[in-house]
Amino acid sequence: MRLAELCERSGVSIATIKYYLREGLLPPGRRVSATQAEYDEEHLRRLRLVRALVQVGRVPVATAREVLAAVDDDSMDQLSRLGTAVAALPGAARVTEGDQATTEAAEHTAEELQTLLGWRVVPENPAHVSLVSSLAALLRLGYPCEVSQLLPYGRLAAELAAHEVALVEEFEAPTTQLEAAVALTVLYEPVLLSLRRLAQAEEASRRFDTGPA
Amino acid sequence: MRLAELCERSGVSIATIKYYLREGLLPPGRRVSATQAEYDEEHLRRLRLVRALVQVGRVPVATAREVLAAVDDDSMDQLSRLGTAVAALPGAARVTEGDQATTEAAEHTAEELQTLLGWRVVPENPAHVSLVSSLAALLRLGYPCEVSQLLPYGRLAAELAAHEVALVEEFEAPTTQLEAAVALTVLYEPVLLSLRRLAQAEEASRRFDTGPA
DNA sequence: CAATCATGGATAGTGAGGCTATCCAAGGAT
DNA sequence: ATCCTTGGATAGCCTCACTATCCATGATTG
Repeated sequence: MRLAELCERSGVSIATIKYYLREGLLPPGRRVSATQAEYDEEHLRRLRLVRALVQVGRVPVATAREVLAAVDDDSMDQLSRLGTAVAALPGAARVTEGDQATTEAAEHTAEELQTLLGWRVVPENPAHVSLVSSLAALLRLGYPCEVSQLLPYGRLAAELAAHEVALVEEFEAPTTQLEAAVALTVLYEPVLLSLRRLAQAEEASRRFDTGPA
Repeated sequence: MRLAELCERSGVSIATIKYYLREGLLPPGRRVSATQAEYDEEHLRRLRLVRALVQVGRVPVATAREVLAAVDDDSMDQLSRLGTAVAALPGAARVTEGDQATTEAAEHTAEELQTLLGWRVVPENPAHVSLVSSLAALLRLGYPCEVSQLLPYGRLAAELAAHEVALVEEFEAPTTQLEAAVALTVLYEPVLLSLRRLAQAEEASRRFDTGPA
């Protein structure tokens, strides 16, 4: 198919598709003449993935390029590619502001938590860094974030992860599997957060509406 | 304390504090002369909250202003203020792009899920909208998001919410309680997501490393 | 076969958002 | 009395995700 059709079927404007092509988020089409290129279903799928990452997952364009490069990198084995791809995904927080003491306390809490959960502690892991800076923010505000408070969250996370990894394993082709891992990691985040908000609203209205009555 | 001290104790630059004052995220200090104003611990606390919302929670400045205005609004009762404040918080997704059919299917899934969980369905709820658009993105990519898949997420969310609402109720002063609700809603998001990523990494490495061996 | 149109590629521009740098008048410190 | 600092106002900067315009060339059509 041509650019125009790719645009039509994906709902993404031609200008934006060109932008993604420039930025290397989308592989170039097969040149069919000096003025035309041919795109296939693979391009359409990739384009939709990019769109989901950027718009739903709020992944910066430059980051999405790294993630997809890792997914496509034939020189690595499956696990390395997966690790590289999700490591490139932006963590939820990215701040280093704040005093040393608070950060150290947060670091300690994070490590203790992971140890209790039986997880390996990998300080370079972006998710670990993000966890620490989030805990530091909570500490700085004086809100509780003790290990005992966090443990339930960790157990829930473990449940989710088991479920999701199993889901990803159902895909057969290696690249498809990696794409699924990336897509599900990113796209289930808003699902999870939305459900949490809905549950909070439900719980709050139950307690406040019928509670003190 | 003066602006300079507020800056020093919060780690936020004077220019940025002035910006927040301009934007109404921070109430003005008590004017002590034509050239000086006095800030107190309350300002410091509020500033840290703003910082957490903006930097960790990625809440846009304009949105943070609405949220805080709701928290401070004495003309509403507690539950209304809470509802207004969290409703103003940005949902995880905000896209309407895509075909009608997919969106309707997502809408249907979301409603069925909430009904099964015993939650009220409030279509205007930003979290509901966010849920629907996230599900639509998943559908468009051809990934599974059936109610049966989502139910476990919903139950986990309900657990989290119960835990968190109980936590918030421990705060006594109404405003403090609302601040806590906002802060915990926003700041636990990155914690939860980080833990999920860590759990995924753990689970993946377990399966791939020792699994096929 | 010629006139027109569409296509892909390159380049520059746009708008939002979150700061940040500069200026200025006036009060406080020495 | 002089110098320094403070708070307030204004305008500028930087990033990022697009978007609009040009242009040369090949496709299309009467």
